[in-house]
Amino acid sequence: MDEGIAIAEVARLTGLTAHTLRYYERAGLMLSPPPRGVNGHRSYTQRDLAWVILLSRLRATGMSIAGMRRYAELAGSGVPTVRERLELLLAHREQVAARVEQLREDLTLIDRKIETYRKNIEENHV
Amino acid sequence: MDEGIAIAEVARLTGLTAHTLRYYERAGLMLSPPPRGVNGHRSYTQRDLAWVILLSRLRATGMSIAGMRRYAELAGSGVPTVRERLELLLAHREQVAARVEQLREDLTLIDRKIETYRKNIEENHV
DNA sequence: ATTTGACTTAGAGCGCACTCCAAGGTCGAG
DNA sequence: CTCGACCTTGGAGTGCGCTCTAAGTCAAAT
Repeated sequence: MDEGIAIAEVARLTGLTAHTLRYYERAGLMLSPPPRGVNGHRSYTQRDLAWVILLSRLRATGMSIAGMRRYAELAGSGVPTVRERLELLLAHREQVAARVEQLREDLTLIDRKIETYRKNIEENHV
Repeated sequence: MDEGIAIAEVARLTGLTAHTLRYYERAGLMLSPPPRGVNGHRSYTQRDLAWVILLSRLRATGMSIAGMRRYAELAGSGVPTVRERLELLLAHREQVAARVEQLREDLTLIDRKIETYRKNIEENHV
């Protein structure tokens, strides 16, 4: 049942490209390199897939490659680093929350601008 | 009363650097190049400042330099382009809104991860 | 038997948005 | 009169995160 997931499938499931997946691996973002099939092809486990999905979400929220590498190194060192990982995620969480807040503010500014354009057009149509 | 704003002051007020302000100007993002003082120094008007602030918000929400240039070109062409500008801003607004939504989802995922770490730590302390 | 297509590698290249450099001009304070 | 602060320019350099190339392997399909 579980004979590993091909790189193209992982790409499809995560929205990353196969190129990017290899790059992440080289960059030290995997907990361990995915196992290889007989032909030398990567054969991702479910755990690998879950990890890559998490990586993709951290990346999407603006964590740098270096930040993810740090996180991966901690996660690869097992239980003793749980507290550090927690702190890393908490710090990141705050950054993301701040960014969301900033974007919401900027959004209302854009909406005001849109509103003035709407009024402007209306006037010119009277 | 109004003798123009120095580039360093505009930088301070917008959070951009003087380097970036010159770069934006070269990149064609200004409605018109800011006037120069007797010594050849840029002397931004209030209108320039307001425009740069808007640029900084568009940039902060992910609009590319090319997108801002397009917007600046339209805005520099006066009234006839109001509708196009409106459409450009509406499209951008949707992108930003979508990104906020995505970030909020990712945030809850991060929060779940944080929660599992918290539980994990608690267990190891019993 | 050959062709197709997915995969492998090391390493080069790219696009974006800055960011800085070198060399020089202008100004007011000490 | 010199110093230091601030500005000017064209152009080069940087950092990030991919993104792609070239050359090769292998398995299945025609």
